[in-house]
Amino acid sequence: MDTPEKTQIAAPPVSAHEDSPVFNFIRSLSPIKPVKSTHIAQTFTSLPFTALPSVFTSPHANFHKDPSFLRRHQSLDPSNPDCSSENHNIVCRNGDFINGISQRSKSSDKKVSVEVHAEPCKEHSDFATEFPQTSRCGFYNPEGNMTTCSAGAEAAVETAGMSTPIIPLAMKSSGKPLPEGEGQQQKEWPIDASDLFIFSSPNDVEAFRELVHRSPDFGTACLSSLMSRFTPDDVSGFERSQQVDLPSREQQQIEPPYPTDEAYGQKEAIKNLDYHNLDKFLDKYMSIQLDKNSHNDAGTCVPFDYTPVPNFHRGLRRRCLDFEIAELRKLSGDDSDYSHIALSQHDENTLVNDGQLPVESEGDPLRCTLPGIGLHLNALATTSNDYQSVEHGNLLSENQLMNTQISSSSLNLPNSHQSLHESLTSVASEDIGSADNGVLVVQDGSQSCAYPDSEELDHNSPQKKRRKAEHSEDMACKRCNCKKSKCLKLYCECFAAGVYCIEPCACLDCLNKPIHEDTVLATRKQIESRNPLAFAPKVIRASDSFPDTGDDSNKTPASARHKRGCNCKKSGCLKKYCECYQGGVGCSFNCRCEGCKNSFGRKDGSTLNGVEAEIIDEGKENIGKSMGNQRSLEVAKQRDPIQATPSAYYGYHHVASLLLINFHNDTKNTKWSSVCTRPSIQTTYSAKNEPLRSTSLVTTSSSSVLHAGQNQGTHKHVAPQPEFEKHYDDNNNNNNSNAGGKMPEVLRSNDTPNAVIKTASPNGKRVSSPHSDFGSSPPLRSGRRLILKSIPSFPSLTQH
DNA sequence: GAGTTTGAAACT
DNA sequence: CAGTTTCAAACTC
Repeated sequence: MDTPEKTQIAAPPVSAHEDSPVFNFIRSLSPIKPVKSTHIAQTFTSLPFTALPSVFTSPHANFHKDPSFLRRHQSLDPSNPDCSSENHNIVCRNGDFINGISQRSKSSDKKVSVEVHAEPCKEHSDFATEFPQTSRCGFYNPEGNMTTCSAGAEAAVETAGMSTPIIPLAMKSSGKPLPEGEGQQQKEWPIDASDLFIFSSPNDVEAFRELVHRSPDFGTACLSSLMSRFTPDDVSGFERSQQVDLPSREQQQIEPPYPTDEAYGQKEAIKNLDYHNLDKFLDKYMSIQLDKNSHNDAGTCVPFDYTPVPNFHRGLRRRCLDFEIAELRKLSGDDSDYSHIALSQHDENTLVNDGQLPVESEGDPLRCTLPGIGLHLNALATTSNDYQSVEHGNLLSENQLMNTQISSSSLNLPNSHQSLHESLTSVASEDIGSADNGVLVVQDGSQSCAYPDSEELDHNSPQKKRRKAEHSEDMACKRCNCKKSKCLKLYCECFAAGVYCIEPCACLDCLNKPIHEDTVLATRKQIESRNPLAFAPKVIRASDSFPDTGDDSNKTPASARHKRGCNCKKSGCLKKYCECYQGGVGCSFNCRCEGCKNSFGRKDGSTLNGVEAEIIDEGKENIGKSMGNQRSLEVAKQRDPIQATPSAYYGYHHVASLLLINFHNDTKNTKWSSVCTRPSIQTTYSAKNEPLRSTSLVTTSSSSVLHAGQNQGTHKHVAPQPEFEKHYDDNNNNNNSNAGGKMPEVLRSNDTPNAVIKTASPNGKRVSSPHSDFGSSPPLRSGRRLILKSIPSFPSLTQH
């Protein structure tokens, strides 16, 4: 697509490496004009904004690298103390930064306090001022100015156990000139890759490596930075996906200037980088250079702007939290506190132009929403505790971080390319709820708000959109198709999710738009008056229901339940009609479902998760048919082809292992075994965006480990699939529990509390019910009570 | 793509 | 609170 801007980006390459597609793309995205403030220019030029890949994995990264971002900062009013170039580019000096992190670490609850502000706003007036709160990490440019990265990086760093919150990542400049296309602002171009990563100690090297692996976005950002400095040959080690479905930029709502087609393709390709070779890459380019990480002298900084927000692709991010934003704005009466929000309204053009953050104008102020906000509040099952240290606009960070962590867990997996990409692109969207301990909590899928990459792009019909969204890796905010409700009822998924309808929606007479903000808010209030929890997360975790034992073992997906429970009659809780199933959580005793076969856990407490239960049920249905391993596997594959693969299993197992760590740290009884089981299930989603059911492989893997210690320990949780079947059989045979399909339907459907007690069998193998999860204490309903208690009072509910 | 099924939301 | 209606998503063909 030819755009006028193309002429701007047609700068001829200066050197060989500048001929690389990456460079082309970089140039295409860098319509940077020389500005008066050389200071600013240098600051940005020192930043490898050329590193675009991270853009695709994180809005945080995006805006920093987007031309519009540059423009914005360049145009900032220097007179404004908060808007000074220095403030914008120099978030914090080393000491401040460290202090900020350390302070925050002290004051916040573990990892829950990751604060990710609405990113676009960071670009703006509050960019610098909020830093002390957000504890951004950053890198230093040659001037000693530190570029920022989101707190996610910090958290990731912390997670990685690095000795210092500042990632000793420094790009050493070789003094080579930048491509002309980069303009005058980028004076140097670090090509000397031999010491691109300079660390002060081996520990940091390892920590960094770990961080990269654990945090896909971080890795993406790093790769981005690296790739931007390498010739194609340098990058050749990285596999690139050859199957990139490239929606048009118009479809992505990317506004001009468009990158060149080539660059666009490159961008998409980068997005699909295979990270398998990351280690090699790091090995090659990481170096230890004492005193080198003293930032300032390290040369060009690495501008990676890590964020745990997984891949907020173009567009839809804006939808999330709209309502809250609006209310916040209204309620706060002080836009300064939400200047980013206000800015999104009044300065959307700038944001729109950020290329990667397509924001349509349409006169809808709030359509430009908060980058960095991935999940809607409603989808956040974070607890009040979680909110304590998380600002209103930062609610996603926790999830995102966890998402990142989890998804990063698959980085080393043999076939993790796709999974990685998925994790990068979908996690945010995938209803993965709060998890402050490395364990994900799947949130209500219906409320998920993600950032559909492709789904938003090229679909005309609602069905297509839906289908695309469903199958898209980065399933996201669902677009509604309301015809009669005007999108002002909970029927409307958008409205229910607390987001405005946007263009992709196929709704009619939609009033759920920013221009009808008052109506929306009024309606929302009305609904809330009827049911204060109407907009609360449908799927909530019960972590807060547990006494704080000091570990996070209770904060597992298994503890997540639908707040109200389902009422399924025919679907068996095995279809997305079921909100529990849709939310990726097991049914609880709040459910009134009949014939519950919820893959994520039946309300009767059966731990026959996912395929296990289905296999059993299918086996029952297939009278006379033997439930051989092959059959089981087929079923499993049919259910979830991805998961039914060894690699997927490995991924699950990997996650499960993490969970097991929590479990072992848990002083609670073995009932937690099931808790440790589900997470592995729910934290992963299939390509179809369906919550990955706990393939028995996974389920058994985690549980088997537990049981190995508790019981016979005969299970091979890493066993191949056939063994999983065996394991499954073993489980059923060895347990006199009411497990799953062996149990009469009547019993399985037992809706009484007794069922819980039953399931909490001595062998502890069938204890997946939420109540059992909650432990033995005042049992049964206590979990639910606490769940309700755990639901934070959303600002919109309590204010006014 | 149209029609059906399903269950939540809304209504009575 | 229960029953019914409405609604839109999920699903099927």
